[in-house]
Amino acid sequence: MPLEIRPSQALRLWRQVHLDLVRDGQADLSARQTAILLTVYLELPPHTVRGLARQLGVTKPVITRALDTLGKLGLLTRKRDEEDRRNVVIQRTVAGALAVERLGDLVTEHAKEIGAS
Amino acid sequence: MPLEIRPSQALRLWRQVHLDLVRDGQADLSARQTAILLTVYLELPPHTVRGLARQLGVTKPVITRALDTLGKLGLLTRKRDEEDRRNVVIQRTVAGALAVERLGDLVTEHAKEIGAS
DNA sequence: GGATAATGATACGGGTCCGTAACGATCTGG
DNA sequence: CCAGATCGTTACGGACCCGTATCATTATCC
Repeated sequence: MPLEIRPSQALRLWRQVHLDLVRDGQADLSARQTAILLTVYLELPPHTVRGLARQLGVTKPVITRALDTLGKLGLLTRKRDEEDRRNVVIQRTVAGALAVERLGDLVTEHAKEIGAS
Repeated sequence: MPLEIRPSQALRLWRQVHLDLVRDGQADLSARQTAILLTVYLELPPHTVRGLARQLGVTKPVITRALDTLGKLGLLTRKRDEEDRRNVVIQRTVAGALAVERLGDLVTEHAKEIGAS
């Protein structure tokens, strides 16, 4: 069954979740950083800089910088690929998994509240 | 009727929409900027710097700077309040309304695709 | 009218990020 | 084994944003 949601409900949901993210003092992630984080945690490994750049349609330095920040926040890690030492593999962390899980719960909770608008 | 969505579906939806936002070359808004934009467009006017700061739980300079950027992007405007000239009223723009509408449609479309996971 | 309060903007030093270009390290193929 | 391709990172000048503190402007209230 497809997920039914009207644009007006979608916008209210989008606002409520973003409000919560801001108010909870979470890191103020940009859309790019969020896309990278969720791709790493939802899609099958391995994840590389080049692969992420291709998926997001941005240049490699953009990914490198985003990984710097997300790494500093503890949301993911980098590791050299020993098979092909040119590659860097992006790995998940416990803190990152918790943050992603929290986001999923947040969206689900607010979706419940939205109900009939 | 409450809106039913599982955390795993919510996360996939969140990722898909963010991927689209990044790929479409939209402005790379932060969570704060998104929260401000949606608040202005979904909640009843008037909107002031102080009011937004209170709602988001951040300081006034944060709002001022976000309004600078969102204004530069043409997504909203500021106008001095003639009733009480200390206040600045944040106003909607055509471009901003279109961007918000687009976001609503984007979420709705991806929600349809999510369906049974 | 003058002290007080309230509003939004600004200054500051420091961090992040941009796009473009170049870089070192590593693998690959003739 | 060495030229070329590929990988991720770094350098650059410029822009944005941070939090804290302070600012000028305007309103309020005795």
